[in-house]
Amino acid sequence: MLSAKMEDYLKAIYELQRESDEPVATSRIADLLDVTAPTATSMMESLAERGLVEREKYKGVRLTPEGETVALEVVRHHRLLETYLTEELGYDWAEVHDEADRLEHHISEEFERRVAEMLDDPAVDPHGDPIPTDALDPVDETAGTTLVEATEGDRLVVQRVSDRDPEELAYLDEAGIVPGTELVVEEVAPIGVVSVALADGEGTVSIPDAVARTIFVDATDGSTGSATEAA
Amino acid sequence: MLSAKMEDYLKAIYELQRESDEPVATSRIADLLDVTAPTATSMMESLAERGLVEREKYKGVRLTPEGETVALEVVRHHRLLETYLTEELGYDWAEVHDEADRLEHHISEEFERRVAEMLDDPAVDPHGDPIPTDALDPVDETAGTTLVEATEGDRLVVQRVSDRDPEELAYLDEAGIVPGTELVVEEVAPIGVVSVALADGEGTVSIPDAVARTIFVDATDGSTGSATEAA
DNA sequence: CTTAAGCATTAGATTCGTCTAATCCCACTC
DNA sequence: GAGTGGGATTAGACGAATCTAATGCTTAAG
Ligand SMILES: [Mn+2]
Ligand SMILES: [Mn+2]
Ligand SMILES: [Mn+2]
Ligand SMILES: [Mn+2]
Repeated sequence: MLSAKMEDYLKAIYELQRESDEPVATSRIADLLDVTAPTATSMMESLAERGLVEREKYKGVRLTPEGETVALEVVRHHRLLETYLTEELGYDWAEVHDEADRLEHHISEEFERRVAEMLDDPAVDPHGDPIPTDALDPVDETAGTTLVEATEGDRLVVQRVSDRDPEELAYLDEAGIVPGTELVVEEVAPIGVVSVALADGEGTVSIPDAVARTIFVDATDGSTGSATEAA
Repeated sequence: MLSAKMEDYLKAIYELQRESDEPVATSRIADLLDVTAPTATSMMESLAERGLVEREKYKGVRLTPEGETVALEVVRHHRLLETYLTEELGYDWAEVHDEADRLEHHISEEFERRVAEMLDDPAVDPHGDPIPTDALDPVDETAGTTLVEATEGDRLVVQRVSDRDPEELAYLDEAGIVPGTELVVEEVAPIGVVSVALADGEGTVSIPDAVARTIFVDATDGSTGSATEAA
């Protein structure tokens, strides 16, 4: 019923929407999907006509409940596929995003069901992203804080990292920073870099803000707790 | 580079081409893909322009070597996927065709490689269809004879059945007729039905010509050998 | 209150895959 | 060697998704 393209736009809006409460601007969508602004505008008109987004001209769009359901379905496919490719087909977690990004639009509900079953209904994907349930209930995508918001001395556990950039993922993997890794914040330098020590004694890693912003962390027991406050 | 649609047309031509040496008629392609004749004509023009088919107006088309390579790649994807879905995801062999028919256009070469490896480079899919090798060497799709060409008393082994019709597959499965099944031809009725007895004593099955034409068989040792002669 | 910069939208065009309606070939029948 | 029936092609149009170029809002600065 919906084209793969429309699904892509809805997923993009879903992802942008979790960055703030503002309506999502046309240009952000165009950027993310690598199309021109007029293209995004005209797609927003179609989506609005179908009741999948609410649109205020010159302001931006927001997913309607129906639009969010479609987005959640696509996101569920994406994250289940990433998990499946990693667990069952031996993909590296850095490689799975593009494959999942194509297949997410073409698998059947039957395929989704069987994969979920084989993986025993996983709650998170290899990057720590939460997998929407079969019922497509809204998911809290903003749980936790990001590493840029941490302060020196914080003891943290990595919860999730962005799955977008394979190079970044490969680097983090190499450095030993994956969901579940415990680390201590050594320095938050004012020039835009955060240095963390791996809790298992594997050394120190310096992470630029742009990357730190995509790493979600939780305080471990015994922390100051500052990591749970917003910046 | 090539659209999924173009791949579909090339695969369709590949499949029709193995039914005879004649060029493939536009109307056959249109029928198979469920489009109108002008649509098929115009796609044939595009494919000819790209050097993927050789076209003689009002006669039909034939795959060029390049076109055949593309078709073989798609067919390899299709049959590997069918095998994978059956072996690893627990699909029934009657259900896999449609899923494979969509995914075949969207998996990466990496996915293909990993699936082939996991399955240990299978030579045939669940329906007995030969899987083209990684090198995409031409495959003999017409090996063996079909059940309509059999004569009474022939002892045969089922080699392959068409994967197109899930109902037919479910029926044959139910009846115990799968690749590897041994059977004896009891009667070839002039009204267009073939009756066969299952060699393992599981009774007799009557198969209409239309279906028998899609079941490929080989003679077992001790047969009259007539099944290996063309009709 | 005015203006200009910076987004966003409108206008108009293109490509792909598809359709219906009209026309055209070709091969077979007489 | 016509004539005709049936399949194939041409003609013309359309929706989806995209682009470039032109125009239009909004807003923040003055
Ligand atoms: Mn996608
Ligand atoms: Mn992910
Ligand atoms: Mn297909
Ligand atoms: Mn098959």
